[in-house]
Order: sequence, then structure tokens, then C-alpha cells
Amino acid sequence: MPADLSNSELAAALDELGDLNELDGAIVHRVVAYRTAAKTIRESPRPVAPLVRAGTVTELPGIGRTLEEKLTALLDTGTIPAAEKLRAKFPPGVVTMTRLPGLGPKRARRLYDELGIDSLEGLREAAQAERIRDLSGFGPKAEASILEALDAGAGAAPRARVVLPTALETGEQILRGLLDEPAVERVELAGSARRGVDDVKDLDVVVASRDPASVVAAFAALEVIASSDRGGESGSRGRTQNGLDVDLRIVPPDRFGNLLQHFSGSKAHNVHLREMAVRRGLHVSEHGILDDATGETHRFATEEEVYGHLGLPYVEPELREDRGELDPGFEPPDLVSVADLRGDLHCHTVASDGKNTIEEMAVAARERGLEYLAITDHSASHGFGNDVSADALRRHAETVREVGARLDGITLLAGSEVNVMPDGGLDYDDDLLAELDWVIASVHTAFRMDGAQMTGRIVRALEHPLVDALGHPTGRLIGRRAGYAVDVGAVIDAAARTGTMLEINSAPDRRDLDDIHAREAVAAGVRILVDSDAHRTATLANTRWGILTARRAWLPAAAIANTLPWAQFAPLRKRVSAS
DNA sequence: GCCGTTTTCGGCCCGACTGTTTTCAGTCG
Repeated sequence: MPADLSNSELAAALDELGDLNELDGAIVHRVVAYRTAAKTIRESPRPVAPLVRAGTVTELPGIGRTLEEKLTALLDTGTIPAAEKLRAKFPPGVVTMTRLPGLGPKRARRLYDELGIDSLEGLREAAQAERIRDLSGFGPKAEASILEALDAGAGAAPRARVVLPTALETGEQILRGLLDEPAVERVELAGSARRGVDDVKDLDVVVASRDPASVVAAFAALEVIASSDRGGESGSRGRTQNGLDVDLRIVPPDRFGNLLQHFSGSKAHNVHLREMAVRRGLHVSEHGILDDATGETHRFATEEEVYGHLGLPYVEPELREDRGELDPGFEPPDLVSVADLRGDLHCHTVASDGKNTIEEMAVAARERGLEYLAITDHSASHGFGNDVSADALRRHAETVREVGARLDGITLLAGSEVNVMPDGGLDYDDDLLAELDWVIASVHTAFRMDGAQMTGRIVRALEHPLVDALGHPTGRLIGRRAGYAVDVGAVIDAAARTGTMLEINSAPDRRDLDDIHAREAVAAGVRILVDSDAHRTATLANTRWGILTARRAWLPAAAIANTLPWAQFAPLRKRVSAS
């Protein structure tokens, strides 16, 4: 039997079905149902295919009998009959056309039905020949905007996303600039950047002001803004020098809370919130909360009041993903913050590929308020000219201890980031590993093994009694590389069983474990680390990104092992607790 | 297509903007 489809493959099939049904003119709610189900499957921490086979997939929200049938067909036969039928009806180019800005399913369908256009090339030719303007509902502007979109490369690939730190840096520049404008009374970054997501496609900036015209003018004049539209009472749209779209929204101060709540999203959170509100006769929008009973619209200056008026506890932005934060029994977790961290269990020095010495890293960590730091340079087979031989590691560990003895106020651990070899073994002898204070094991080679092999490889490493933690468990690089084919659920189970900690690696393009798996791991009883993986003193500060992931995973400080003081952390290490 | 203090049918969030059109459908976030 072929390997089961991954969650993202199952989700992609339902998304495609949604696209095709939309073209086919299905009612919007059916299309939404497909997309909601796709999101549920994509975000599921465990493989969904086995649930389909076991007949329990309808226990997932938004998946009923009909979708179960379709998923079963997909697993059994490799395809969904309904999708086959619709694919025969609409060439793939028509689906591509719906992704052009301004062209949705309805308009793309008419171009296909009435002009026979079924590709981006055909669309360009028709627009250049001015054949599109003859269709009712289309005109010269439509042709121009189609050509403009095609020239901008739209449709070919989805718009580039930038990792969160880049987006926040740009966003914070905009905020600082707007704060210099006297008409701005309050300004915040909203949208996905505020929720701390992995990567960002555009920025939302919300402003409280009684003089929108001045704010729009100030926005257009910002150095970081390359271009912007004319704008109006409610705001403006622009693009930054580095190519991020920016949505600027302005309201009077008395409804700033409504605006901030609305534009912070996520969309799924807001839709769910509004559905709940409607059942109580309340209608939520960025302008306020309309009460059917009185006809009155309630406006609020703060988000706390918005949630309060709906009878809900305040929800931190990082939780607003419709992952249970609106459920009746929701109790807001006391989310971890960077200040809670007392140790960092993963960093590098000049001994391998780092840029600073042991002492420099230790002093910088102490200045950041840390009480302990593990020096974990790469191991014997790292390659890139940065490998550390067994003898070199012995001398290195000695130096770590000397420096540690010399420095007050910080405990240094002699450690290593040890390669997990393709067979699951490690590249130092156990005798040497036993001399160390701390070992974090990571996969750095042979990424392309199949799922069963890769899972077996990592589980074997977790079963090693001298492996205290697993580093960047999936190896993903945000926007560049998917994680390796590993069953993270099985890794979580193995970590729980063996008492091995799992890392949230804070490198901004890793954030690995991700939020969904980190939450699952803690639920399974695994201890989580938030580590910097710093390669120089400055990047010790990267824990900001790992902490954001932990917050998105709903984690309080108690779920993160390195929020403990050293005396309490030390005995939790597997090498200590298992002996 | 899903779901149920509206339970097995009839609902299913909200508003701004755009272009083309004399009142709005489609698209977008």
C-alpha cells in the first residue's frame, strides 16, 4: 500500500475542490465548508489519514459524512470523483485566472464561457486585443488592470511572504514615523504581524485620530513608504520600499478598540466571534457592536471592552486563530514571556561556526539576565570545516568549565549539539557524551529519507540515555524548506516516554517546533525548551521569536523547562533523572 | 457542506472599495 497522504496533501485536495466548486457556481457556504475543513486538517497536530481509515474523521470540527466519503475515496483511489468531474469541466488555467487581483471566480468563469479564455497567455492576448471590454460588466479599466497584474507577475506565483522580524522592523518604522504626526493619538500594528505568525504577506496599521487627512498625508510622506494611493477618511493603502503592502486604517479614538480588534484577526477568529455575537443579537464590526434590541451601536476605546461587552475574557492576539480561544470553558493562559527565561540550552562559539568566544557568549547571556547557558558547538561530522573532533571537544569542555569557574552570576554547561546520523546513532562515543553536562541532538544531514525511516532515526536518538533534548525537531526553514518527512506525533510520544526535552528553536526562520506541535507536545507531557541557537552574542536575543511561538502554542512559563532556576532545571536532565 | 438553547431543515459575519453602472455584483480583507 502506498504511504498515506500528509495533512497538507489532504488539505490541498479540499482547497482545490473549493476552488472548482466556486467556479462551478456552488453556493458560497459550500465553498467555505471545503476551505474550513482544509484549514482544520492542515492545522491538525496529528496525521488525519489514519482517522479517515478508522472512520473517526467526522469528530474533527467541520468534517461531516460527505467530506469523510471524499477523503476515503482520495486515500483509496488517489482521487475524488467530484474533483475529476469538475477538472474535466474547467481547465487548470481558469483556476489560475481566479487568483489575479480583481478577477474572482465569477468573472474568470465569464471570460472562459464567453470568450473561451483558459490561460494567462490567452487572457493577455484578449486584453491586448481589447476584446474583453465588450463583455458587460467589463471595461477598459478591467483590461488595463489585468495587463498590469500580469506584468507584475501575478498568478505565476503567490506573493512573497517575509519572515516576521523583517515585517516587524518595517512595521515599527512606520509606527515611529506616524507617532511624529500630531494628529495621531494612538497607533498600533494589527494583523498577522501582531499575532506573531511565522511569516507575513502585508502589514495592517491602525490609527486613532480626529484628523484623518493629516494622518494619510503623513503616511504618504514616510521614508519607508515607496508609494500609496490617494486615501480617504478611513485610511489608505501603500507599499513599503521593501515591497510589503500596507493597509492604514483610521478611526476616531472612541472606537479604536473596535478597529484594533477587527484588523488584528485572524479572519477565522473574527468570523467565529461574530457568529457567536449574532446568536445574542449583536453585530460586530470595526465600527462598533450593534445591539438589535436597542438599535444602539456600542463603541470602545480598548479591546478589553470589546471582548467584555461580548461576555468574553480578553484574548491575547497570539491566541486569535480559532483554536479554542472562543470555546465556552476558555480560561486565558498566563502566557510565557522572554523575561521568564532563566537559561539557554543551545548556542555556538568560534569552536564551530559561531562568531564569539565562550566568555563573550557567557557575559552577553548574563547581561540578558540568564542564570545558565549551555555551550553546544557542532559535533564531529558537521562538515563545512566546522566539525569538532572528540579530542577537541574534551579540551573545549575543559575551557568551558574554566571560564564558568571564573565568571560570577552565570552557570556554564559544557555541551554539544550532536549530529543524529542516518541510522539514528550519534557521532561521539558514549564515554565522551557522559563527560558532558548537556547534549542536544539534531539532524543536519540526509534530509530526504522517507517518513518511516526519518521517524525511526529520530526516535532512536531520543531513546539514547545521554540525549537530553532534540534540537529543531522538523528541520523546516520558513518560506524556504519544508520540514523533513517525520511523524511529529510519534516523536512527541517518544519524547514523553523517554523524558527527552523538545526544543522550540528561536532562529526566526526556524521557530521549530512550531506552535501547533509545541502545544501538542506539552499536552502529551513533554518538557519544552525555548533556545536561541545563537551563533553570536547579538542573536541570543532571538528567543523573542521562540517565545512568540510558545505563546501561540498557549504555553505558560511552567510549560517551558528553561524558565526554571538552575537548581530545579539540573535534575530534570535525562542524564541525571534516568540514573 | 456543516450543524443544532433556530436540532434533521434552514440558516450560515461584516463592511469597503471598484468599475461599471443608473442601483449593484463581484472582489477583497
